[in-house]
Amino acid sequence: MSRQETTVTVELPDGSTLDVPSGTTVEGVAYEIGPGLGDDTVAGILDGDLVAKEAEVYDGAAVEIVTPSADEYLEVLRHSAAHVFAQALQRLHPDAKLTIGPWTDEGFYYDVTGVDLDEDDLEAIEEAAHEIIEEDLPIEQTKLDRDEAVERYDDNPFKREILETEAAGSDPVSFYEQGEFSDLCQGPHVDSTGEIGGFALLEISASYWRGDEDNETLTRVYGTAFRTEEELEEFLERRRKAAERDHRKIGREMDLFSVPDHSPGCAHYHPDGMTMRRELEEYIRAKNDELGYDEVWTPELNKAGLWKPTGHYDAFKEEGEMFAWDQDDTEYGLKPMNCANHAYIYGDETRSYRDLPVRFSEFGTVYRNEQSGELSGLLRVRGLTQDDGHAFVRPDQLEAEIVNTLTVIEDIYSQFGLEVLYKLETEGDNAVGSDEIWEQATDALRTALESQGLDYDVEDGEAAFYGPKIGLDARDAIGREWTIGTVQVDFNIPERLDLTYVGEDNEEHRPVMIHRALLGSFERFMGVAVEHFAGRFPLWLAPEQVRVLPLNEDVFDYAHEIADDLEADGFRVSVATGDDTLQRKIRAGHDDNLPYMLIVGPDERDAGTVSVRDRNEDEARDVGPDEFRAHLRGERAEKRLEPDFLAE
RNA sequence: GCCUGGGUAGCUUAGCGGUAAAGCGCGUCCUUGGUAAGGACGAGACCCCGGAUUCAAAUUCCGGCCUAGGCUCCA
Repeated sequence: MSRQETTVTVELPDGSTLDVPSGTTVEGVAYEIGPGLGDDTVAGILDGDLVAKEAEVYDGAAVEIVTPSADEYLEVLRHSAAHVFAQALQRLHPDAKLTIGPWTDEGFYYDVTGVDLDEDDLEAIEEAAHEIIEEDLPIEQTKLDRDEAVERYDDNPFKREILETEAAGSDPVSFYEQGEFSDLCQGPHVDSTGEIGGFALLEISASYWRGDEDNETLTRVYGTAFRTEEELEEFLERRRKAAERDHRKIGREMDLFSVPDHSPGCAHYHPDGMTMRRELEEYIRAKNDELGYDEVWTPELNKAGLWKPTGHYDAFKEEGEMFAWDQDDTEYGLKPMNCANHAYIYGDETRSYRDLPVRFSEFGTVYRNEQSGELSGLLRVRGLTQDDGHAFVRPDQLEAEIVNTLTVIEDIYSQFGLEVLYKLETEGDNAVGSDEIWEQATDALRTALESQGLDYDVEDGEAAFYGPKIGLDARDAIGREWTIGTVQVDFNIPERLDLTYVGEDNEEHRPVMIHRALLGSFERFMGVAVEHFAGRFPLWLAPEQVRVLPLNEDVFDYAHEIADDLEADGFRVSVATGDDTLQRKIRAGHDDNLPYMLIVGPDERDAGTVSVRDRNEDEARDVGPDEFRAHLRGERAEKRLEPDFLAE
């Protein structure tokens, strides 16, 4: 066959096809389409994979050309930025060994070793990187014979490993060069270091080679890059804003909770935080009532034997995640989950098919020995209280029960203005029970999701050990996604604990167990809510809802009258009787994120009004206390997200 | 759990071998105010906990605890 003569046919994004000689590169295809496009080509996408512009297309490939205006361009740019970082690093620290340096959603990182770096070093490296960008060095792909490449990385076992794994099939192997710097790399890259408009190093931390904790520890430097300096500034500004709403910072400032040294991973709720938690509890309790749950309470301290038949003991204890100890020759433990206790209550009497579904709810406090490095404010804790619930249903009731739960979840999340992301998590390595049972349970969840027309992602192997689950995620202010609620179908525990009900046929049957949590845990939900609202809570949740600001001592009595009146209606109100100017009191009220302030002076007292101010509006409005109170009742009852009296 | 930072007044931070600082907050007094910081004075610190070095340690070294960011885990 004559290679020169062969043509290959590729498909373009608009659906048309193009015939090009075999051996044509992505860039070549771009030039075929048009010289302008050819000049602009940065990289290509072949059947969905980002490749260098030098990559050869093949017959039948779907080809996309990546130009500076494409989304993928940013990924390419950041990949090049990683190289610029590496080059800068090696200029300052010639002994540094490179390992891998990919782009990420937010920028890039490069894992390095052979050099001691701390945050202070980043500044100098960043400066060197800016010089490299200034130098506008052309970035070029070069090919090196395999033997030569191996030799070049004589003293770098990491790169050699890459040569033997990722790059095992290629000879020669692909390098990219810019100035004096060269790195083993598949590409793609931008044409020149000068294309990087905005470059910043963000953080320094640690990682393991190949992400395996048994491997060598590497130093990871995070950075980011953008087309322009302005885009970088916007990004950095967004980051600063996100840090401003960190729930740990706001939690301290607003005196909501603390996680003190004496109880790592266990939150202490201060009065205002507990006020919020109580509001959440009452809200969920009402939802549970609507759904037909009966509230129970079960102890945190049990004999460890309780969790052996359910499989929890194996799943938690052996991982060191269960707090358990010997007491008088018997092993006791703190409960890691509530299911075993609820299953016990179910099994404590004979159940008829007429009784099902039997539903138990509990604000159940559980303890898990999470790794110390994992603890983080309220979002990852060792002691948590779940708004837990278990429904024991007949198989024919299963789907309807799941759908009911999903519906109420949608209501609840929208009440907070949170978007729900559904994840179907399937059987993992630690699963107990037969594949058939798992399939049946997974199908039930899938059917329920689809019957409601909900979009969901499938996460294989992420389920709990006893059954598949729907994870209900919310995204927080700094882009982290947290699993909050969950719905899980479990055929295993009923089997293992021999739970039964008496059917119409007078025979014993096996119920199915649904585990579900709506908010997940009060701890995590509080954390997410604080960040979501940035401390500016809706009226119903706000620890202090209204503050009356008297202009001077002459109107203290009137101020207290107004406050007492609202308090009689169950509102949380205070009076600012401190010796501060009005401006000062207003300033303090804003700092405290108060939904409403009522300013009263002699004028208001004489007119029998209050001057209403909220945390959003600059304009105040004088109004009779009754009218304001009536509005407040409505805002609270409907759980509206923002104070809207002045918006009316 | 691992790696690298960090732990100083209620909070945020400065100080980094020689008697412990500032801003905010708190208290008292002056000021009696009109819609986002009036003024003065004052109280408040076993400088995370042990140990070591030193005439002398908040400061240097070792160990521990906690914490931040990652990594690894993860209902």
